[in-house]
Formats: sequence, C-alpha cells, structure tokens
Amino acid sequence: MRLATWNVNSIGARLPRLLPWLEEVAPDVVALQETKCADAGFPHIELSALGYESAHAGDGRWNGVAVLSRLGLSEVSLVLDGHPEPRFASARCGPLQTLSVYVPNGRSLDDPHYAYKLAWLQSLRERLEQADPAVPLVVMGDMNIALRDEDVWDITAFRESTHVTAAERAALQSLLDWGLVDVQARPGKGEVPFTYWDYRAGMMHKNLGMRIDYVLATRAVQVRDAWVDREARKGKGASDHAPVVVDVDL
DNA sequence: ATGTCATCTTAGAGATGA
Repeated sequence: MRLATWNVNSIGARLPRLLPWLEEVAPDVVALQETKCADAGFPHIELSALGYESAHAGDGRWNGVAVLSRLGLSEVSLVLDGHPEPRFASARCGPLQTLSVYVPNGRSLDDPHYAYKLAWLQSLRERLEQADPAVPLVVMGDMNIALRDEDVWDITAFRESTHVTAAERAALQSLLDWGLVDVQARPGKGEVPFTYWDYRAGMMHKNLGMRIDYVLATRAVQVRDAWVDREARKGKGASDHAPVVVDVDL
C-alpha cells in the first residue's frame, strides 16, 4: 500500500499538477492540506476519474483538508471537537484509519494564533485517545512544527519563531507518545529531507527548507520505504510543499 | 530569507495568510 501527504496550497490552482502526479505515483491513500476551496468546489469528479473516492472538509479561502482513497472510504469524520476551521479529516481507507491534518501555523509567539495552535494540538491528542494504537492508523499532514533543530535549514534563524519552540515540539511528541512513529524519509538533497521551502528568495534552489510535513504511523503499519518527492516542488505551478510518499505493509 | 504565490474584495490594487 502506498500512502502520501501533500500540502497543495490550493487544490484549484494545483489541479494541473496534482492529477498527473496521482497518475504517476499512484498512491492508494492520500492526505491533502490547504485545499483552499469550499466543499462545493472540490474536484470529486476529476479524482473519481482516477479511481479515488474523496472526503473533504473546506469552507473556502483558507485551510481545507481531504482524504483520498482507492481502497474504499468509510467512517468519515470532518470535525475536530471545538474547532470550526476545516483542518481535520478522518476516514477508514480499507484496513487503514487515515487522518489528514493541517495544524495552525501560529504566526508569531505573541499572536493569539500561537495559543490556538497549541490548543488545537491538544485537541488532536485527545482525539487520538478515542482510537486504538494497536490498529493500523496514520496521522498525515502539515504539522507546522520542526521536531528537531536539524529539521530547519538554520536553527539560529528561528530564535524568536514559531515551529521550533519547546511547547510545539512537546505537543508533537505527545502525539508520538500515544503510539505513533515519525516515519523517516530517505535523505534528500541534504541529510534531512525537507518538505517545505518558501517561494521567496530562492529558498528551494538553495535547499533552505523545513521538515514540517509528517507521516505518523502506529506500529501496526510496517514501513517499507519513504521519500519526499522534491520533483513535485519544482517547475511551473508548484506548491511550496513537496509530497511525502510512504510504502507500507499492514 | 522577507526576493512569491493564492485568494478575496469589488472592478484593480490592496489586504490577508503562509
């Protein structure tokens, strides 16, 4: 079984890249983030033509998450309790419980959005308590957290920044402590396989990136291979995030 | 690194978010 997660930064703008990518890479289960579209505008038909059922939570301009599956799609849940923004989608995809999450950015340490980020992560942790860490389950998505210093291009550039604070890392570690493994992708251009590069200042070209997109899997999911598809971040009309692809056995 | 991209408002450049 092949899994993938990708922050597409607007599924509308990205459809000319997303559809060929799905055909080429042929993942069985996909978590998407930042679809930036309302449910009515989600391309269910185009995805169906490629064999995917899809569940989408979105309300328009911001956020938006989806789960795509060609192994069946059931037990859909699109709400994380207490949080109206569409940042959570959960579904059973064949034998695999699949969560697609778009963790709030946080913006800056003194912004209310930062506290919201931590509260949202706490809610996600509580949501996991309703599941069983012994079953095949993955949490995939844009965590907006770099778990280790080496997961950003230069930790000294993050002195007063979100994404690297002890509180954020503890919140992500708390998800792992429930019973999830942080699946390690093969090394990329550098030692750490970054998943995000800012559009500005030639960051991609200089490989000044961040590892903030994750596949977190229970131990019932046996990982065969994992990589970041940097090619999908290149060229015209690319997202600022690259997909993470993971081959697993259950 | 602050160099781009996407979307919405309301008709075209600015605001917002990442």
